[in-house]
Amino acid sequence: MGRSPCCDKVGLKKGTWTAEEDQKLLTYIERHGHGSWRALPSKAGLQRCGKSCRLRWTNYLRPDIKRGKFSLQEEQTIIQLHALLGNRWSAIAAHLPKRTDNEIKNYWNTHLKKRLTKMGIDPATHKPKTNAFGCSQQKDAANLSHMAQWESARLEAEARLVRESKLLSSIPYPTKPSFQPPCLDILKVWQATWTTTKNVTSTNGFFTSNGNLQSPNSTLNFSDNIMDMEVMDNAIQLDDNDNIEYPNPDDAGYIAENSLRHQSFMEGFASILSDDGNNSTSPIGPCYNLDNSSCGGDLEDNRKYWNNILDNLVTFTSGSPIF
DNA sequence: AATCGACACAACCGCGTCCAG
DNA sequence: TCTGGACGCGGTTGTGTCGAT
Repeated sequence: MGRSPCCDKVGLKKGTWTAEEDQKLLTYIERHGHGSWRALPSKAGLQRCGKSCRLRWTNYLRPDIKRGKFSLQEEQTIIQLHALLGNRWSAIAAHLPKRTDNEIKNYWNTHLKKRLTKMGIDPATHKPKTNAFGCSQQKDAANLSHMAQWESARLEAEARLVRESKLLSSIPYPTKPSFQPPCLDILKVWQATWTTTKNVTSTNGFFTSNGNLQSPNSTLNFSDNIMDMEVMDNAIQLDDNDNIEYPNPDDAGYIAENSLRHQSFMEGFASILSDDGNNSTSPIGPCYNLDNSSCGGDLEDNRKYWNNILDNLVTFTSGSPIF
């Protein structure tokens, strides 16, 4: 489309960055923020195109990057997310703090893909290559498929919210606050609920941009295959202090039918799994810490309660029973 | 010690999207 | 509404490293 590739300009350096170039870029951004990437190289005294500078910063020099070996937990997360999201590396990276999309993509291509292949799993579909599914695998695949729909919708919503908060992006790096959009983190819910060894309590991810649960009057407009996110009569209500009042477990079906498309429901759903032990509005009690120490409530009751709701959610979203 | 091939990862390229003018 | 600049994303390539011969 007639775009002039910035790196074709004569005199601009390409290839591996030197330590001196790194230092120049780092120093400039620490002092001034990156501002316009296109304008940065000349200001910072670099013979590079802006794109090369941006890549070097985001993939290597940024101080909030964790480098080195991926942990087992990270590997599992990548595999699960890849099953959900495919090659959407930036979306996957959003779930792995301090890891870049490029690093994850490389790790997938050089390690995980091969490992899955060796195990007889098609890395593209995450299905066994040879024989047909067993029953439980079929369930998992169905779950993943549905969760993928939810995750896609959530990503759309997050992307929109990020766009709306673009103002923040021009703030120079040292003073930039960490912005997190409202998170309907299906993956964490899915992991926490289906995990068989332990009821995982997440330490972050379930909050809105202002740190509070969203008002039930808000609307999310997801597109295409996800139905219009019109606010419905909620099964989950807010009390006088805007705390969520959790419903009777017997009402799971009703909840699923009436509230699954509601943001505050999903956030409430998520928040109970990440409860810090002080949520007096939970009917069962809060969840468990990562070390499995109790914060109150009963593990099995909790799991049954939310599994029941999830069963109904999945059944409802698919239009046909799965379990 | 030299060469070669496999591997890992950094960096580049081209396209799509967003948005200001 | 249209246009072009800026940026982000995912695929691909380039380059350095390491082990085998």
